Amino acid sequence: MKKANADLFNRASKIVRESVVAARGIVQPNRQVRNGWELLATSVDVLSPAAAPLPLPVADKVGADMDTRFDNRTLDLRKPERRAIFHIRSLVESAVRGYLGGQAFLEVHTPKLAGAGAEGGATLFQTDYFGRRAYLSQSPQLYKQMLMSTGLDRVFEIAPAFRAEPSDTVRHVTEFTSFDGEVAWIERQEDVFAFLEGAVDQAIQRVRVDGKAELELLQASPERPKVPFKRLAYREALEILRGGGKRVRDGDDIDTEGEKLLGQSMAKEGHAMYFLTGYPAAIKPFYVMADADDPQYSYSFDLEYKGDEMASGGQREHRYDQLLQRMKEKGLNVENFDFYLKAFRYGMPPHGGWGFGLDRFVQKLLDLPNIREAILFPRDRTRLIP
RNA sequence: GCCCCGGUGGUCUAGCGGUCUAUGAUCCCGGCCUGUCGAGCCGGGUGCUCGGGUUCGAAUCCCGACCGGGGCGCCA
Repeated sequence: MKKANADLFNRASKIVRESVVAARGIVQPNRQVRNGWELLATSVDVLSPAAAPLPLPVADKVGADMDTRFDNRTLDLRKPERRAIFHIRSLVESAVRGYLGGQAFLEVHTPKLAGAGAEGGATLFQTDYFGRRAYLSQSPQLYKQMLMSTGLDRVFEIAPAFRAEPSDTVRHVTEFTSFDGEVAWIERQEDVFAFLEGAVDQAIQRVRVDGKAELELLQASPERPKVPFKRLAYREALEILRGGGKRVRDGDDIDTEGEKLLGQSMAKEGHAMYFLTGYPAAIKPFYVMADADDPQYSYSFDLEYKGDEMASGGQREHRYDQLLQRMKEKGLNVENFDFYLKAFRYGMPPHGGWGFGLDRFVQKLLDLPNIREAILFPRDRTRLIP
């Protein structure tokens, strides 16, 4: 450019970084250049100049704090390694849709504005609905179950879920993308596993095959877990924890430390991903089905990946009387849930399903340090803009 | 909500009672140079979160507020 046109070179060298330009010229191969070709420009027009200084370094050597980056997310996303995350995320969603579509699942959408919550009111965002009280949906749980009574026997949904939990951790946000599935006519909880397993396996496979360049950019190389995934019963898990010196009683929930210990233990056996099954009924929501042989426990599971909870699910209580009783035991105001109970009153097939955290999965898949990295515009306790 | 840590030019940092009219990098401006590099060289520019207090003296110590990072609880 310089030799051909000194004036053009001078003007081009004065363009502020990150400006949007249109360059015309001749493209020719050049072995000295990284990408193998260069543009010999004959004209350069600034279509939209960038203001200076930039609030965030894009092509510089220096870094930026997470907060600065998310305040200026559009500039942050100009870095190829940031955008690569969302290429991967898109592959994951696409693979899940393809796989479940092939298993006769229907993709559905349930309301995100709701008159009642799924699991108690503490974590619901409240809003005004023409003078009435409304909530942002924290889970499609009730609606996808209701669909099980309609003949839409296999459904899944990929949609936002909202939790007003003041959680400040690297794996929590207030708005996340939930990948839910629900299947009718199951005979046992196990029948659900194959679908979730298949979807996750397909997603990882797809990323490995079609996301090579992005994975390289992100320096990630996710392994494909063995299918079927390992099943670890709650009671076995307690034994492992006790063997590791942790004091846990039967019926206790497994805390974060325990979850990480189990993750390490399973990883040693070559299981990056495993189902943790048969939780105590007392610590699970009203809609889970109690174990027929031992009602203290339940047909429920968590799917664990690299020491973190990716999904939870199980077989649901489809019998009207038992469901009603469990709701009362959990102290729920049954009248508020009549719209839900109606779906059970006129015949409901046995069913089960899962809720899977898509953002969290992308985070762990790529070993990202924070779930926010897997979300374009994350929402947390303090961040509502942009 | 609880616990720990932190807030220094646009950005990322060093400094942790006087030697700070504050370090380095990046950025921006001006100039030079350049066949490949988030290139190099020279000169210049921009800063101690806010409010109280301690002290002869505070970026530095104390208290509070605000903001941020991490952990726990809870969960996806």
